[in-house]
Amino acid sequence: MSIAALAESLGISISTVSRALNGYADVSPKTRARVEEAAKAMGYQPHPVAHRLATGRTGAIALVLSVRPGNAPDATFAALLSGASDALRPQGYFALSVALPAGDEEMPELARFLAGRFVDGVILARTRMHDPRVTLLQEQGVHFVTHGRTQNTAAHAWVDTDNERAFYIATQRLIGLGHRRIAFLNGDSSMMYAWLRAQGFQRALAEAGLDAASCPVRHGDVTADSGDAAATELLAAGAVPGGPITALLCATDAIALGAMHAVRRAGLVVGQDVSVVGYGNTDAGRYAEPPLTTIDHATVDNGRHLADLLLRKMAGEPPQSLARLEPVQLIARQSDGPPITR
Amino acid sequence: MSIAALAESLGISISTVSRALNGYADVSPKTRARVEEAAKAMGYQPHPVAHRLATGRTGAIALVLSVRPGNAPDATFAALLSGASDALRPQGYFALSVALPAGDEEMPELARFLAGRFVDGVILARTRMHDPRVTLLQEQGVHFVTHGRTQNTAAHAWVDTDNERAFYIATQRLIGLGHRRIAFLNGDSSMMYAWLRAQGFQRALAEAGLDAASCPVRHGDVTADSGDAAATELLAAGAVPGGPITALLCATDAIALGAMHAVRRAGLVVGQDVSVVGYGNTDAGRYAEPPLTTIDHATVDNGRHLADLLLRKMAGEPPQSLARLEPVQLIARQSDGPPITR
DNA sequence: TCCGAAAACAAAAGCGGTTTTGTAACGGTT
DNA sequence: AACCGTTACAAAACCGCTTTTGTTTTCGGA
Repeated sequence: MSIAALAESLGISISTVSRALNGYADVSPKTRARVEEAAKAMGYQPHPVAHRLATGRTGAIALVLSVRPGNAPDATFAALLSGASDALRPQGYFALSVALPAGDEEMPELARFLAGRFVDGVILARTRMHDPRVTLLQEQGVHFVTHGRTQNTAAHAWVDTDNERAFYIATQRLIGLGHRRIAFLNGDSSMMYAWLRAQGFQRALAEAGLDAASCPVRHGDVTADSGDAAATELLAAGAVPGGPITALLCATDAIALGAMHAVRRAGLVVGQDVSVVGYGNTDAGRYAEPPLTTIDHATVDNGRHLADLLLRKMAGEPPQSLARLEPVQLIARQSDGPPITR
Repeated sequence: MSIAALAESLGISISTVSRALNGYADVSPKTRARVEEAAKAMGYQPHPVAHRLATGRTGAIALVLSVRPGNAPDATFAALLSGASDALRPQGYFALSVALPAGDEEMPELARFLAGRFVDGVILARTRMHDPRVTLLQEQGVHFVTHGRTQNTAAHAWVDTDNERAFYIATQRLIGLGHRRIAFLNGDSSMMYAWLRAQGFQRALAEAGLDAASCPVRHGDVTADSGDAAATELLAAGAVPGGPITALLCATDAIALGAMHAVRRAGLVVGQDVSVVGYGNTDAGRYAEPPLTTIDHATVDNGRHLADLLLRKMAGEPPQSLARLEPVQLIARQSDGPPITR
């Protein structure tokens, strides 16, 4: 069912049909009604690909993320996709997502994806401090919003959780409980969020006058295995000057689960001998034993806001005005408490 | 940079350029070389949308899943996407994913997505016993593969983990440990996998001559909260005839985490008073206390195989021959053991 | 030398829309 | 009655490729 067939069956020209259906002015009311009725009766729908070729618009955006081949991306991204979909659906847009292979092929694949013109705009998840993907998006003139800031020079639209504040308040809480030797099990050091979290951690330490040497930052994967390994090392005697570590602040709940495991393996009690704090407020943390003190951030809402800003970017707003810092909230449970001298 | 510009700069016709670049026979070697060189020098790339209009092919497939608005899909789907991407990349295809809103708008949205012609084929995740999405895909003549079987009458391509066997062997294990009153915390009863798992559970019970009344099946969400609630109810005195439940078999690790929590809250010890077994082999289960006995299934591989079958379907193979049952493996840890009489 | 087949390229039609430009009819003014 | 500005539609250009069909050139064989 093409527009040509519809026009012919009505005995009018293709252009009039197109203009009638697209709400242009110079079509008489009777003709417009006749066209609309016939279109509905014959089940006419403009061919989307032809429409895209003519207009240049696709009606979709993409959430792009990088994944190590053979691995599964973390759950955050699924929440972002869900939120973005919810926000875009009323506007008639689809939110798609695509997984790029982390590593050497990442940039060529991103370029290939953009060249494919599948979408009108892009949401880029998990930014790195200097992110070549951002540079590429800017060079190509693609509309995009990042989840997480970057240190790329040219301004771009972004949504970010308040990582600095999250770890500032978490650290403050531990200090307030009396901890003086706190280790921070951070994520990959190339990630922007990891840097911001370290900033928050260190600001709280500095304000309390704590010795940075006794409060080390370790970088690693955001997995339970990585948390286990790092915690095991940090709990060993003499790992930091001044006595044993009494608190483990973790960049994700998964790391925290691993850290809790390491604490138990060392024969210590989580929340008494060693406090553990996570980030992300996952079910796994909530149902851990003891339940994990963590930081909540509304991931699905993040996705929604990313979509909102992207729509505004596509509508022509300058990127400078498109930025949004999302609130975080500490959820106190039983995995932390005052340190016990041991 | 269009093909017209390239042709003009070479002084030859558009059609010859097209045929030269697409490997047709009736182009002289010299001309072909000249065209290829110029194309590279000028950075010519065929406009993908025009290409799609002319050929009808998009070079992408979609993983479609249903998500309750405001919620995040579970992690399985992320692994499927990653696996499918890995398998499709070498073939030049992109794996996209799209989230449909579960509920009334689901079918219209699926129809709208298909009408949008974004992709050449579809992977449908989390099938239901009678799945209207499958019916729609068949009606529209779309190439697709499902993750999970269905009871839809017309045959279709599918990949599924061996759910029946998974819960058959898990149940056998519990029976072998001496359990006689085992509850199964299953997923939503409309889901195909939930039905298959119940089959496996009940086959093992029947073979051991166990009383089905003492081994109830509960249906619910695949969340920790749901597991907690169901387990709490089942652990109450008199919940089943013949004495208290001694084992909780769970449809997911998340349910199992909730169940373990309920066991502890009841003042009982997981793995001694009450055994708990999960499914999915997640990090959260591995790092739970005690570590969770569970069933492993290679989700990323599932994604890879879904992509393989979809490519074969798109190449014209009949759906009847495209089916694959994936192996499962029981991972024994410390959350289960012989029942203690109490 | 002429014919016919094969080789190499060009022209044109097709994919299916949108948007710009062109034109006929109509009503109102002077 | 001639003129002008609207109104309502049609024609044509355009988006940028693929593929079918048509035409010219070349070369071998009779």
